[in-house]
Amino acid sequence: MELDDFDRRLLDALQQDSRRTGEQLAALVGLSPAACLRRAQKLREAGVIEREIAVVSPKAIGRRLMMVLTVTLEGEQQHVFEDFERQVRRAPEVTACYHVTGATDYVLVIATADMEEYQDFAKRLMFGKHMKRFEAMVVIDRVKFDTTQPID
Amino acid sequence: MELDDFDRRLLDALQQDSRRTGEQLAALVGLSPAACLRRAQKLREAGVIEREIAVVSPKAIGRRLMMVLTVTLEGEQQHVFEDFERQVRRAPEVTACYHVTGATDYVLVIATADMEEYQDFAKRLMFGKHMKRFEAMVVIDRVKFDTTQPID
DNA sequence: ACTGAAAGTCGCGGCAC
DNA sequence: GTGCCGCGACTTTCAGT
Repeated sequence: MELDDFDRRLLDALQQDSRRTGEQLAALVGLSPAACLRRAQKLREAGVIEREIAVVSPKAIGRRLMMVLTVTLEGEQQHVFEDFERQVRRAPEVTACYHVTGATDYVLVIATADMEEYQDFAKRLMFGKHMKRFEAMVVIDRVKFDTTQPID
Repeated sequence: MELDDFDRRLLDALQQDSRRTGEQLAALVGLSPAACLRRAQKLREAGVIEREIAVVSPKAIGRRLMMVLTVTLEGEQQHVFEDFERQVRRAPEVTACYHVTGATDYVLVIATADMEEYQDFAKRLMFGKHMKRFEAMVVIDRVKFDTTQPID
């Protein structure tokens, strides 16, 4: 899909706040309310807007401890990676997970209530048969942040 | 703020799709549409719902290359970190940034069009005076993903 | 205090231009 | 692409538990 300047401004506006009304959008992008909403709808259908979601505060739902993990798996077999990814998708503690090249295989961001819950999680996912190595870093501050926080 | 089971189900539903109507929410959480919307509003005001946003496909806006960077800065002075964080917040390529403890200081996720744009970015942020070390990992796949993708 | 139902208001999604 | 209009969705009110 081809995007023009209006689309880009529209996306920018909706990315900050998807509840903005047609009128508010119109003021921001320089089109009529109707045009803005019509374009927004098109962007949804085209998959440019993947979805619209509520960002839930991890703290507010009792997840006060966030960590970034780097993970390296043993071997190169497809099924090892697939199994790991399946577990990651199921785990509500995981807010983000990237499969990467380089020194490590995966980078995860997780949010738990406390150290106990973290260790619980680590036991489940980080001490599997094919785990080669993993490193944990405690998050001091979210300078820019992830948004998907599964709740239990 | 105290959350009950209804709130949790509500958050779960809105986190997946913030455009669900009162009626749809009612069916999911087991309350009337009005009650659902009332609660949703309260959750916004209390900051449990931090914001509601559109998730834009990085690919669709021409950012086909994603990377995870680990960054270590020189020295421990406050202003060095502050300067770095200010730059990060300004940089549209950065979709997520965590300040962490441990071997490295920051973990960033960035999205660029291609290697050229990445190098451009790296020159701007990664070769500053106080940069001690940084490592880049190319993202193969987003297993679970970040959502804030600034557009230009 | 919070629910559920109904009235009131606002914003969205067609149609004409 | 803009402006109007009917309709659906949200908000507020109110009575009940």
